[in-house]
Amino acid sequence: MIDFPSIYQRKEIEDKWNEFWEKKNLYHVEPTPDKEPYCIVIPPPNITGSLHMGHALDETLQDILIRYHRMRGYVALWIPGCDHAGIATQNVVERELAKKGLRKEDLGREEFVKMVWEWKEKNEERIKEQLKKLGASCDWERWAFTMDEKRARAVREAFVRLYKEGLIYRENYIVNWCPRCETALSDIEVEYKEEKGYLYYIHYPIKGGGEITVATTRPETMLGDTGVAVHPEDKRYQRLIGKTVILPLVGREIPIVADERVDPEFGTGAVKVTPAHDPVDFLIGKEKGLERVVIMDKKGIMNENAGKFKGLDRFTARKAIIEELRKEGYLLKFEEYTHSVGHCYRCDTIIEPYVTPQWFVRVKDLAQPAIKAVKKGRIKFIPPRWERIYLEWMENIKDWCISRQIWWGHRIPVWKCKKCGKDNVEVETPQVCQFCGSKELQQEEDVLDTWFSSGLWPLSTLGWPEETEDLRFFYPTSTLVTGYEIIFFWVARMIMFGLKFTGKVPFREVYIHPIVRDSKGRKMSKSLGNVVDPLELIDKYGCDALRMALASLSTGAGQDIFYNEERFVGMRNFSNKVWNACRFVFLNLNEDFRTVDDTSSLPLNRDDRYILSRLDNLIQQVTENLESRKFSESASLLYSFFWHDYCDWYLEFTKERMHGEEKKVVLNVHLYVLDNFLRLLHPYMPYITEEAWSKMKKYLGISLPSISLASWPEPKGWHSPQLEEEEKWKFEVITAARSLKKEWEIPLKEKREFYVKSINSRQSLVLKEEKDSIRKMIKAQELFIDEDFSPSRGFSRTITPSGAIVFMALGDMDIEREEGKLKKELEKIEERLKSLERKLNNRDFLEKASPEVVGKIEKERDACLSKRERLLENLKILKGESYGGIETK
RNA sequence: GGGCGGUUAGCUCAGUGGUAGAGCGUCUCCCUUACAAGGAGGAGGUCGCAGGUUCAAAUCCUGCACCGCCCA
Repeated sequence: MIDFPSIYQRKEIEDKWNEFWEKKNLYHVEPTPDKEPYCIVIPPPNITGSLHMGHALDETLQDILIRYHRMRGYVALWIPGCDHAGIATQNVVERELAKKGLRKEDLGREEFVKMVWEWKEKNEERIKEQLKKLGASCDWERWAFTMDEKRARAVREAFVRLYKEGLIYRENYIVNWCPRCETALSDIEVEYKEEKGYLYYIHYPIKGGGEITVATTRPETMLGDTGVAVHPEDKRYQRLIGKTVILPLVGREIPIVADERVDPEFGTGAVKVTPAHDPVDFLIGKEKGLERVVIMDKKGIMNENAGKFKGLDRFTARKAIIEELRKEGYLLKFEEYTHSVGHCYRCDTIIEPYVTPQWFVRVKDLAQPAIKAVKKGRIKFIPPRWERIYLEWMENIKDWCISRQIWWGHRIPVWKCKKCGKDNVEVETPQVCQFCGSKELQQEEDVLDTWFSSGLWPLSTLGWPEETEDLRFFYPTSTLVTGYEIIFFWVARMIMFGLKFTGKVPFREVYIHPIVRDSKGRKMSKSLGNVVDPLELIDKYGCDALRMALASLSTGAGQDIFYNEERFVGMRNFSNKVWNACRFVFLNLNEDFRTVDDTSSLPLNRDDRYILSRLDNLIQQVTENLESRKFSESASLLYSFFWHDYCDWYLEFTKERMHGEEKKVVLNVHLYVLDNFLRLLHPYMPYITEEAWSKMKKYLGISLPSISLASWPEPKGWHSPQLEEEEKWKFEVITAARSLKKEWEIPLKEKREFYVKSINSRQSLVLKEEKDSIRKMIKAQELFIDEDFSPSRGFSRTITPSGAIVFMALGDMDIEREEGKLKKELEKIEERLKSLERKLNNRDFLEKASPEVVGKIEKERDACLSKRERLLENLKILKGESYGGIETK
C-alpha cells in the first residue's frame, strides 16, 4: 500500500476530516418523529476566552456521548454556542480601549456596545474553530449566542413573565458591589479569601459619661455608623442599651441597640453598625430603624458624607482615619486578625457592600419544584454525590440579584414613564405608556446578569418561547455535561427556569466532571501562568490522543484531575499502535479483496474464535460502561483489548498464517475485528478511526461516507469463556517457554527442545492442536505434549498458572540454581495453599460464604495441591540428578 | 465552624466485600519486513494511622492525622 506511512500523520488527517465533516454538514439533524432524540446543549464557552483544558474535557465527553448515541440510531443533536459573559467581556474590551488611552464613557454606550459586538464576531469565530479542532460533532447550523435575537427574545419573555407573576421585584438593597467594575454582583459571584488584616479597637464616648469599645476590621466605615449594637443577653452591656453614643471624628449621636446577630465572642462584644456598608448591619439597621449614611461613591471613593476624608479611596481613607483616631485618643489598640474578604470573581477587586436600587428574583418559589424534581429522580446527577450539594444549596437559597450596572448584556425590558412614573414591563419596546399614554418612556439602564440568559439556554436554543418542532422533539434534552463549579451558577438556574416555563425538567441527567488542575493541584489561571492550551497538546500528540487521555482520566472518583503530560504521550503511542496494526492488515491486502458476509462460515481456528470471543465481550462491556457513563472504564477496555488481546497475541499468531492458504480466513477475521473495534473506538478517537475505516470500507463492502454514521456494534454470540480459558493455556506455555530461555540467557532465536507436561487430557488435546503455532512463537526445535512426561536429566522447568509444567532441554545446567527456582515457585504455591485451606477449614466460611465462592476456593485449592505435587516430584528428580542422576524414563 | 473529596508500586492514577491493577519509569535481552512512539522477560505495594463490623475489608462503620476544595 502506498498511502500508509509507518508513523501516523495525525495533523494532515485531522485537517482533512475536519474539512470533510463540515463540508458534508454531517451532524445537522431535524426532528424525526419516528426516532428517539438524544440532545445535548453545550455549556456555552465565554466569548472572551479561548478554550482551555476544562473545555477540552467537557467537549470530549459530550462528543463521546453524541457520537455514541448517533451510532446507536438516535437523532443525536449537539447544539453549540457561546455565552456573552457580560462583565468579563466588557472588562476585556475596556482594557483594549485603555491601551488607546480611552474610557468607555468617551465613546458612549451605543458606540461602546457596537465595538463589543465587533469584537464578539471575531472571537466567536475563533472559538468555533477551536471547537472544531477538538473534533466536536456539533450541529453547526444551530450555533447560538446568548445575546442573539432569538435568545434575546427568550430573555425578555422570561423576564416579563416572572415580573408579572411578582417573582421579580426592584428594591433599594445592600448588594455586593465591585468598585472597579462599578456593578452589583450576585452572592455567588463573590469569592471569599482568607486575608491577614487588623482588628481595631475604638473607644466610642457615651453621652453623659463613660465609653464603649467596639472592634472592627474596617474602621473607615465608622464615618457611616448610625448605631452601636450588643447582644441582648450580654451582661456586660445590658445597662448601656438605649444610651446614646457620640461618634468620634463625626460627632453624630447614635443609639446603642441590642441585636441577637451580634456575636458576644467577637472583639469586645460591641460592634459598630453601618447599615449602608455591611450586609448584617443593613438588616440590623432596617429592623431598628437606623439611618443609612452612604460614605462612598460607586468607585469606592469617600464622598461628602466623609467630611474631610472626601476624595480618598477606601484604603487610603482607612489609614487616614486610623491615624486621626490615634491622634484624638480614640484608638485603644489593634491586633493582627485573619478574616474572610470578598473579591469580585471577574476582576478580583475587594467587594464593597453597597446600597443601591437593584432587581431581584424571588427564588424560593422557583426553587421548590427544582428541589422536588431532583429528589424524585426526574433529574439524575452523575456521580450521585453532587445531588446533595445541589439540594443543600437550593434549600438555603437567597434572592438572586439579577441587575448589573454595565453596558454589555440584555437590557432590562422595563420602561419608566417620565410622566406618571410607572414601570412598563414589556417583551416588545412599548411606544406609549400603558398607564397614561405618554410617549416619554425611558428604558432601564441596567442589564441582566449573564446567568439569567444562560439559565434559559436549553429552552432558548430550541426556540422557546415559540412552540417549535425542535422544542417538542428535543426538549427535555438528554444529558448535561459540566464541571462542578457551575452547579449553582448554571445548572440550578436552568432547572428552575425549565420547570417554571415548561413544567418540564431541562435535562434528564447531569454528568459532573472534574476540574483540570496543574500538576501541583492549583487551578489553572492566566495570572499563575500555568494554563495548558489544549491546542498545543493537539499539535504535539494529536486530538485523538488528547481526547482518549482526558476520557480515561474522567473516573468520577475524585474531584479533580491533576495535569500530567505522560498520559498524552501514552495515548499518542496508542494512536500509533492502532495505525500500525491497520497498516499490517493493509500491507497484506489485495485491491480486489472482499470480506465474506458471514464470518462464521469460514474455517476458523482457535485463535480466530478467541479474538472474536474477546471482541464480543468488548462490545458488551464498552456498551454497558458507556450507558452508565463510565468513560474511563470503557477507554481502558478498548486500550487493553487492542494492545494486548489483538496486537500482542492475535496479530502475532496470524503472521505465519498470512503466507499460506489460511490468508483469506485471517484477513476476514482481521477486517471483521478492526471494523467493529474502530466503531467502538470512534467516539473517543474520531480522526484515526475515520481515516482507517475509510480506507477499509471498500473491502467490507460498505459505502457510508463516514464511520460516524455507521451502526454501533453488537455481540454476535462469539463469546465463550471456555474457549478463552483454553486459549490461555497456549499463552501460558508460550510465556513460560520464553521465560525459560530468558532465564538461562538463551537468545529467543536459538532453537531448543521443549516438553509440556499437561494437566489433563483436554489440555493435551488443545496444546497438541496448537503445537505448530506455539512452536513458531517460541522458536522451538521440537515441542512434545505429554500428560505423563517425566524428564531425564538436563531440563529446566517452570510451572504455568494452570499447572502445566514446561521443560526446556538445556544440557549442562546449574542444578542448584534450578532447585532454588523450583523451591521459590513451591513456596509461593504453598503460601497460597495455606490461606485457601485456612478458609476451607473454617466452618463459618463454609456456612456463610456463598456456594459460588466456596466452590471457587475449593477448585483453586485442588489446583494448588496438584501443582505442589508436581513441583515436589520435580524437585525429587532434580536431587537425583545432582547425585549423579537416575534415568527416570 | 459545617460539609465534600483525597491518602493504593519510584511517579500519575484505576479499583465499593472474595488471590492488589494499569500507564509511565526502572532492570535484562532484541533494530524478528505493522509499530523502537516497538517487541520479549523481570523486579517493585503490610492499600495514611488506630479501632470496629464480617467467615472474609483497599473496599463497610467510627475516630485520628495530613493534603485539597466548597459553604458560612
